[in-house]
Amino acid sequence: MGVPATLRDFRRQHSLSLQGICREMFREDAGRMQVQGEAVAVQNLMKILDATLALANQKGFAAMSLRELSARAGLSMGGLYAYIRSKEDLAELIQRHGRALAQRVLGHVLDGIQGPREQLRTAIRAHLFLSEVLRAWFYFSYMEAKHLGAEERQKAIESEQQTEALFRRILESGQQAGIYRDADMQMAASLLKAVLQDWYLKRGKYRARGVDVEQYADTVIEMMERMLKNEEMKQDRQD
Amino acid sequence: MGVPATLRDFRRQHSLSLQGICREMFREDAGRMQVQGEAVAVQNLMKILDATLALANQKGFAAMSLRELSARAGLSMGGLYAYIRSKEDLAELIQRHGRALAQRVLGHVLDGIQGPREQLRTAIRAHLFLSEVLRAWFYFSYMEAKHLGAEERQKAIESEQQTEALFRRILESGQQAGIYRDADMQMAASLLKAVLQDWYLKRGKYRARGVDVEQYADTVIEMMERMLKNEEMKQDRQD
DNA sequence: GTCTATACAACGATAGAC
DNA sequence: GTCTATCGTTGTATAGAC
Repeated sequence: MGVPATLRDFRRQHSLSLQGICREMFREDAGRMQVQGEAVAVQNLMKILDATLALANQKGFAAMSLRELSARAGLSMGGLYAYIRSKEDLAELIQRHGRALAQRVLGHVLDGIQGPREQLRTAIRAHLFLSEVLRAWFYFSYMEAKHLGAEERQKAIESEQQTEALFRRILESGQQAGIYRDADMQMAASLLKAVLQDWYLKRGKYRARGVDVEQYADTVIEMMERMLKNEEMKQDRQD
Repeated sequence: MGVPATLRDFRRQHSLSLQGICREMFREDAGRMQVQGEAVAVQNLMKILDATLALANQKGFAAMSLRELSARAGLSMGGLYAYIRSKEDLAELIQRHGRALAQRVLGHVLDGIQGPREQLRTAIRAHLFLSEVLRAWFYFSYMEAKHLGAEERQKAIESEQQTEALFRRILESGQQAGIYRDADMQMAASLLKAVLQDWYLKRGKYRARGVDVEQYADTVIEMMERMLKNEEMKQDRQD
């Protein structure tokens, strides 16, 4: 396992295409749709999701009307409602599938990776690459979390906490191994999470400066290693 | 000048009360209001802003109706419209005055502070203390920036860039003084900004863990100093 | 499976009474 | 200076034609 060195390889390895996401969406949530044929359903779901993410991320989900959405997706209002139960339902659909996808990738990214230092590098790169490929999904999930019902909102919070806990555990194991200094690793994981989120929240800023995701990953990794470096003992190189 | 050691003193020194903000709002923007008397206007503006920030930060500005808002503020729809020209106008009012206030405080916080190390500490504490006191304003400005018109949106972006540039210049001067290592200070300032924003975006998380703003400030300062420490030369202590 | 046509509630905004 | 009453528009959602 692990994470490829470049975004290009990461994208290939995980094949996170919109089509793939929509196919799974149809197979899993066919119950709430009035359309039977998979081929046509997936095609339309792609258009709907594409339009939703574009409009919602530009003007906000609440400010986006379903008339606007259906026009942009190339469907009528009636046609749109063959795929969703309500507007709220649409937001929930996006959040749920985006979350599931992220958890699936991040959950296995450390398989076979030995040593806290390499694990940290791998997890950081995986998170950044994932949010780069699925930028619109991540941005939507962050900005529109308040429109979720109580139940789905709770799951979104838990997912956030799991990601942070993943980083915290890596840092703690590095601490026990003597690689990292004595520090509050809960806090260190929170700071790390904040800079990881900045990548998809402000990607336009970084792009305007010519910073790509691989440079950003290197910067974040260096930040964490310098911040947590154990100065007391000589370290064996592990990478 | 400088920044007091505790949030308590910071709050007193700058007197950032809602009443003060509303008084200035009335004096500066009386043109767009149909009410003449300052005393009653300030009272009602306080109720309107209080209700707007509470509702918008809970469910989103676009999802908040003016009926809901007027009810919560204890005014009728007609009464509400004596203070605003439109819903969009209300968002713009909040963003503009919040921004002006933040710039005024941050713009002079370094006056009389000598040395990059102490300047960095001061600026970090000022930013965190300010966002702690005006949390609702900062959160609103961040989450609802997309609802602004093109003109005000541009000013919001410039304000962001100015803040980041303030930190970048401090770091660069520290670099020239040999206190900080050779590093991309534009990037370092961006990372710093991301963790500063995390404080008001996720304050609930930190509060649940019992982390207060002063602890958070110490953590962020330590992060920056360790991350940028110059290992090549012996450093004179400056603080 | 998708469309047109329509229901009806809620919205932002305003006029005029007090 | 604030209220009640009401305007026209737009919103989400659905029924029935094709």
